[in-house]
Amino acid sequence: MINVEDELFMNEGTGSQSATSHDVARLAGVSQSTVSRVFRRGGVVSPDMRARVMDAAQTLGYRPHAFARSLSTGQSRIIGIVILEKNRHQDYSGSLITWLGKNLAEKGYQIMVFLAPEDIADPGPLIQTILEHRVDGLVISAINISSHFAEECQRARIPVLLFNRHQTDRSVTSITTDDYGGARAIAEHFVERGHQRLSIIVGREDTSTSQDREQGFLDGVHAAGLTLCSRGVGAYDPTIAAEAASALMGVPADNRPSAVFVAGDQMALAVMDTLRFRLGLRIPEDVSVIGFDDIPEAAMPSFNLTTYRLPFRRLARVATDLIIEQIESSKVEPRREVVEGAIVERGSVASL
Amino acid sequence: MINVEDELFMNEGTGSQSATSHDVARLAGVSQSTVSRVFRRGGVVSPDMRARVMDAAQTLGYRPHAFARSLSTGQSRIIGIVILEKNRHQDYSGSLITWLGKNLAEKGYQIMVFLAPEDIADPGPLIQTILEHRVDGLVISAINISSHFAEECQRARIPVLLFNRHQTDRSVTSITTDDYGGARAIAEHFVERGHQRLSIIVGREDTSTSQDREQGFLDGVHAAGLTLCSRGVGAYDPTIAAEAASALMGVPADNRPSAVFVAGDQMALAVMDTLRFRLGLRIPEDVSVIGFDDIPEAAMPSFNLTTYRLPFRRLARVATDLIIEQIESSKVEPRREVVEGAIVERGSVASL
DNA sequence: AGTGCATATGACTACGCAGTCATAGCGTGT
DNA sequence: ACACGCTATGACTGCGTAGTCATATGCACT
Repeated sequence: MINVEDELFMNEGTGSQSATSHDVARLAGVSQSTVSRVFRRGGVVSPDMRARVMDAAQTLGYRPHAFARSLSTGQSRIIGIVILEKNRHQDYSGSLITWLGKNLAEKGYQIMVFLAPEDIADPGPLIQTILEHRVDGLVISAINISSHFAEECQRARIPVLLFNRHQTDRSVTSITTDDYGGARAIAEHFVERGHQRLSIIVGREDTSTSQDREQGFLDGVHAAGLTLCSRGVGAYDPTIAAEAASALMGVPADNRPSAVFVAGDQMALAVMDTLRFRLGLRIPEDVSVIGFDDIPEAAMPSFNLTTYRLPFRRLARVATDLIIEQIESSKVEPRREVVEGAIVERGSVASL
Repeated sequence: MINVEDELFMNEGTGSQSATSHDVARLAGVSQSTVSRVFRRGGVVSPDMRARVMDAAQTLGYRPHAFARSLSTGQSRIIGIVILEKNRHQDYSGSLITWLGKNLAEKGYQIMVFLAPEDIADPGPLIQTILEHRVDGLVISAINISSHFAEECQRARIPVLLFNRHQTDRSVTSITTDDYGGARAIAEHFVERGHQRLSIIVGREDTSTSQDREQGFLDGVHAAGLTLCSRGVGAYDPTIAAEAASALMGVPADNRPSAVFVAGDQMALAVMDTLRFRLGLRIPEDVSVIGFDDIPEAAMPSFNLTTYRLPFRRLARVATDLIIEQIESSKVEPRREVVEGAIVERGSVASL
């Protein structure tokens, strides 16, 4: 049996094992409760006692054990973020983590990242892993996860937020850009500049973003008394989008669009390159292009792409508020929040 | 006092509070120890007992509590990843998380992401937060963190791996691309094609990657009996790099480089755009450019940039192995691992 | 001086699990 | 039939903290 003095010496001398609140209490000559109070938000302790404890803690290099605290409080203060495993460093996952992480850190939450394989057949193990970590809330950004997933989490009483995706049944809180309105504004933008042969290259047809953008564009086209010239599917993949662009233009001249809405900037850049370098077309003289998202590359002189700016920072801020609201006021109705962006005019649209 | 039956009923009936191993034990009519054995890797239990426990667990929707387990075992099975807070979704943080996360998940580790503000003055709070979460290991990717940081972590006995960065004193394990060798190969590549007026735009001068790339390039230049034509600083920032490019070319013709090595693709793309659209130069006819990293955009027809491919997937794999090795065999000498990439020849270099 | 009250502190327990140790059960060999 | 050994299981404790409750201390007031 090691006696108290020896233990104290060990911890103090080597700093090898991380010190506990008991160690600090012993060194400071107080109870563990008091140490806890000093390190807890809103603990009531007299100033000199606090100083004594802080001194001892400093000496021992004491840091509260976050998970022990979790066990005791029943709150992990950890938010899970689910993103797609695939990442050609070209989607917004990085930004999501950065902005959300920054906002959440300010509120005292940390983030754990969970990766969802793109073609996940059985989400069971992933759900299992997430629930085992008792995250206080979950932000789901991966687009391919079945609705089953969110429901399972909600049954386990953990608040869920769908990021840039929503479900038709509105049973889950979500935040998205104004995909519909943005796309509709894009159609109007084309029409105002005299375009009449309008085409679209959509993203992944199984995503709400792509569906909404398509519907918005269509409604805008119809509202102008026009009909869609043609349609391609880009699946949010630059290569596939490039193929779609070729297909769109590989028809008799009077069936070719004069303007193309590409429902995502990654795709749009690839489409521009295909139009220019493979098909020898000039932008905007021969074809006009508008994208969606406003990724940094869209602003480069090489592309100079007119696009719809997704206000990422605001999205992240609202997402933070939504998830924290759900966590802290336990019962909140599922909500569907939409954040408006705006068209950024650059040089990829001609006036006819 | 709530009796056993009532509690059992509550948990079973509503599934509201997450069930514990005690609940499962009670329902299955066994001890908590047995439930633990069933859910622990390598627990010895008879087949029918296991089935009974699994049944009960299923009924109650039981999932082991990861943090309770951590408390008990002293292992969190969580790896911390420190990345820069700034992220114009244009650095490799997203890929780092994806690849590292995938590899680590296979080994049963989860990841927590910690954000380091770019201009972090006092890293104390960040270190505090990280240590409070008792991560089993830490991968540091943020380039601007003082060496003090890693040392502090090592004093707390947590294995640290520097990703794409190293310290001169070799006291911390690190993994990098072959920055020196790659840059030197790039110099040789230029020289072989007849270039004699070579310039460089470096990254952030306080990073090992930039220093190594510069030294490698310089040594390559000197080995060919040449001297550097000129040098700019891009700070890994596209805007600053563009300015540097302008400065490089804004001199009398015989002091202008015929070839420029830009020590990072993000910068290189911005440099190309500036050369072309602001200075009216053709690439490669008027200036040749080579980048470093091989980001996806470098392959786009608009840029078609010759560059040095950073084998990201392999880097992540080695990083995974290194950090896990450090964790599992407690005492490992600090190592410095270097992974070689290769030049990817595209169309941004002319033969004179 | 005695009562009441607020404040600061300590003893103790719960949180959910893993692991240690003890023991019941059972078969084997002599 | 008895001792022995092996396996499967249960009782119990520790991990580090928060929070509850009890209590000592000091102070104002009657």
